[in-house]
Amino acid sequence: MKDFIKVMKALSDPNRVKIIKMLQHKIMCVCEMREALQVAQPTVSKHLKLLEDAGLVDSQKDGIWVNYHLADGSGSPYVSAVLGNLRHWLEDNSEVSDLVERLPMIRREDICKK
Amino acid sequence: MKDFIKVMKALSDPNRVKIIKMLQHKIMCVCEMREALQVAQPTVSKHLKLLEDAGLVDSQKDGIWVNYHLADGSGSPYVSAVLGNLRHWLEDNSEVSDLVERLPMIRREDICKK
DNA sequence: ACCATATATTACTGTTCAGCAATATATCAA
DNA sequence: TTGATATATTGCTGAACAGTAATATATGGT
Repeated sequence: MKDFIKVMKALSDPNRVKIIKMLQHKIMCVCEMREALQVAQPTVSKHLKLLEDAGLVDSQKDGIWVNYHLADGSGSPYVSAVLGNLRHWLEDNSEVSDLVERLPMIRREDICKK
Repeated sequence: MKDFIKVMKALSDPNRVKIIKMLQHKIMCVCEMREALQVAQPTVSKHLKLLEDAGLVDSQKDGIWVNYHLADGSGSPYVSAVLGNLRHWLEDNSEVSDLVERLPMIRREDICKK
């Protein structure tokens, strides 16, 4: 029950759902998501912690950066089902599609290292 | 997006999930759920309002009682998918199975009308 | 070693929410 | 109409949570 609730809670916030939808298109670091979502960096880190605790995303350190990607969901039926559904869900949502369209412009080489 | 968040939020509480699981077995009134969940009546009513707003349950007045049942989900892909999955999800959860086993003993004729 | 940068953590604030008691509304029976 | 019962609504309290600024940690370059 707790695992299920954790997944539902993780998906109960628009910015976290947007993170999932962005990660469907590319692996991203925190500062790229910060730029995409236009929120403070700690806010992004907190969301990512929650998503990772729920098993929805995984992270991988790469030097200075931490690359986040969608989890494979093999550990949880809830995660795999929901991530599967979210492949098509919200594709026609304007907030999401606007975000996804801007994704190619958001590259860590341009945003960070200023 | 809003509709999706609403459904996820509705499923982010253990008592609301339990209500869904109970309604898979029988149509229930508020006082039956109150007895099953062991919480105050206004608490149940609030949960049900949330679930109904999310499109997960429907209600039907029957004299003094209000009968709640699972929605058919035809209005929302999120609702239909989640209600479908919840048919098998959490079946082996002890909190849920204990509750479901007690369901036949919880009849409005015995509980209410005192 | 020192500095710059990316991320995580902490401490705080305002908002949301689960719970309850009290009250209001609605229905049925006498 | 009066009373009893079922449900909904309101007002409250404490906990959880999204957001931020400030700080801590970690890594790479000079």
